[in-house]
Amino acid sequence: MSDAVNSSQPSAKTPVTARDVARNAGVSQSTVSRAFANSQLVSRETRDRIFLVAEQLGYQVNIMARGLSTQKSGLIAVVTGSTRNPFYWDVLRLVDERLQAKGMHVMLMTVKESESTDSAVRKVHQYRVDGLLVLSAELSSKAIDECREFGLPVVLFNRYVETGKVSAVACDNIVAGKDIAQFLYNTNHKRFAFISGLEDSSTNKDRFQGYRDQLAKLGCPPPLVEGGDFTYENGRQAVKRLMLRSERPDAIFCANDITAIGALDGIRVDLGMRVPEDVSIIGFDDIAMSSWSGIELTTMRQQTTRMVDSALEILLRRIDAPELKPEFRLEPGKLMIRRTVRLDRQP
Amino acid sequence: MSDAVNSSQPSAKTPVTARDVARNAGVSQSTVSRAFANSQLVSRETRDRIFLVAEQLGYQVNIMARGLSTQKSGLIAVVTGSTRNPFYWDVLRLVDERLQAKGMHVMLMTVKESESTDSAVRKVHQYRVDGLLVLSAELSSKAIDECREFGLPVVLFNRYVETGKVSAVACDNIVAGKDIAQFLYNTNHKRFAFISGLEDSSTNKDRFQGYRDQLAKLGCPPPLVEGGDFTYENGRQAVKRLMLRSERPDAIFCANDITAIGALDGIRVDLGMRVPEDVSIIGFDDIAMSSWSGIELTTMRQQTTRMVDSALEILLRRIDAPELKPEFRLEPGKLMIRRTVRLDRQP
DNA sequence: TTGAAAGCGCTAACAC
DNA sequence: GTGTTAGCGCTTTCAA
Repeated sequence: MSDAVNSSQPSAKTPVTARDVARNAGVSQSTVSRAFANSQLVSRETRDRIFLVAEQLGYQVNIMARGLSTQKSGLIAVVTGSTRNPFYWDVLRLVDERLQAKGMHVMLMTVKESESTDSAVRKVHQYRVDGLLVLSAELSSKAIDECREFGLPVVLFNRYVETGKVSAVACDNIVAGKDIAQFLYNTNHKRFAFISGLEDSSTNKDRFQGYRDQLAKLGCPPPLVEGGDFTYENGRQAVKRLMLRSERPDAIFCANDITAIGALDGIRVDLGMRVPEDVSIIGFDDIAMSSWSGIELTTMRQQTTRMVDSALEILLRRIDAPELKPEFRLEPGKLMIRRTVRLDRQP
Repeated sequence: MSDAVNSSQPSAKTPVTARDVARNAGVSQSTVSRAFANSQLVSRETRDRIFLVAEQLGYQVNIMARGLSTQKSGLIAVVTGSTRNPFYWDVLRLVDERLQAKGMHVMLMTVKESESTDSAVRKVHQYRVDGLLVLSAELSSKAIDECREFGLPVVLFNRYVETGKVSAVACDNIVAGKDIAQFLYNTNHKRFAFISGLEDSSTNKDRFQGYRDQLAKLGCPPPLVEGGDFTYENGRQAVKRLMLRSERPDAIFCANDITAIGALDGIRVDLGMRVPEDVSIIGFDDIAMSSWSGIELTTMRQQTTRMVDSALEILLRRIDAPELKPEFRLEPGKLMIRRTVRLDRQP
């Protein structure tokens, strides 16, 4: 129709196809296809010629067309809740980086907590994404069934469901909670508290369970509990209630760093007390700001790299072999000792 | 081959197509297609029957196939640099939210600063994305040409190129810089400084230019300048250098909030001085943490919602009408007065 | 209002 | 090694 393909300077808006390349290179379209699929079935010279022509024409494989044939889109949907926790921002970038290295891409899918993830699953399935990674969001049982129905591999990241129907990777929150209890005990703290994140999230439950159980095992009184979500404001308010109780704690474990920083501010700014002199604070995540000099938060680091690599490994393996049973993997946390936990003996 | 489509309970892995639906609904495949395209050319009853069958079968339109026909993917690529600034996390979520409301989706594309955005453009073009939104990343002239060549609409967000070859939306950084200078002047500050972000980013240059020009206009001495990127550590170190100078400033404008918070900590923690008593600090962005009680940073808010809506409006309009000339839009900032700028008279 | 048929740009047998 | 051909699952004339 148009002969723009022959013009030397690129002109706008000419969708150039493999057939165009084939014509200009004097080969068949399938040979072009082979060349771009890195097939061994193309001679060195042909390949070179094809690539040359392709470059001139500005040809790029059309992945939608390829996907239609191969039934693979090269897309991984990442569905995430509307968290403001920068931890998940880091995770997302890492996921994208790793996927790009494999020639795949991330389709983002944020869901408001109000709406269910069910519609999200349908939407991403329309794109025939190869897999689903769920970050900081719940996936209803129904949604999970639907994924299986669609033959869509799923991995939950830092959230899991009890049923074991779906793969998941998480920080070993129970052990981490125990380690925190033990650490606080070893540093001679006596009265423990916990500022809770979202009550029914698996992360929150496990962190608390490990903490409480280890405390019990050590013969300590059960921790005081306040709070109810993962926000800054939650930490700031909860800590005030905690410090006004008669059995005022001398060590507070916060369900995540943002909350811990809120607690820090509540104590210092609102209460005019000192950390760690008056009370020790420990967080969870180790987001970038936790190591800032104004904060220096002692916290349990989630090893993002290991977690992401595990999650992707499971997901990609399942894409190749959809029949595999769900897999569940825990990665250890890592205690980052900074300045918000008193390390010396009790005064 | 398999008759799983007729089983009442969903069994795994049966890719169900419009043809399946058609067969079960006793219509032709094109009628199914019309029904799902919300065409008026389908009778009420037929449509209902089709939807019913589709629901039973778990049919979902295959967007890759549709895209192959329509030459539209419903995908917007968001390419972003590897910033840790949570501001862009907020922007990204908002973009996704707005796009989802329009039935479109975000394909993420983070680029390391090391590699050029050129390859990014090629990658996303393989998916025949409908448009490109560039957040916090540069786009080389060559990459921009390539987009035009591909007929791929682009909007830059908070970065622009001088040539005017490409659409952009940004905060009105120059005016914002001026407003900050004026505000600091009005509150009786005398010796001004600027902690710089990335030297050659348009945001940084404009913010500084507005600041410096307004200061000059007011007859103030030119601001001292330190720093060179948008990080926390930059602010923390730069402020120390600044405060050790003989002409110690009493007001410091930081190129963004993260840097301002670094400066805050540098002053308070490292230098043992007070804000705003010893020096006033003002930031730019108004990220969530700036309003935290431990920080209470006075800052210039970027009106994310307006900016995102503008950017998307421009982008989507250009998708429908690719011939439109590049458009350039500035949205005003909004001064958030909190507690890091001294408001009273000089002591 | 519906159906038949021709593509969209690619992959993957299959033949040579 | 390379070409031919038949799809992949949709949209979209064109007829009826």
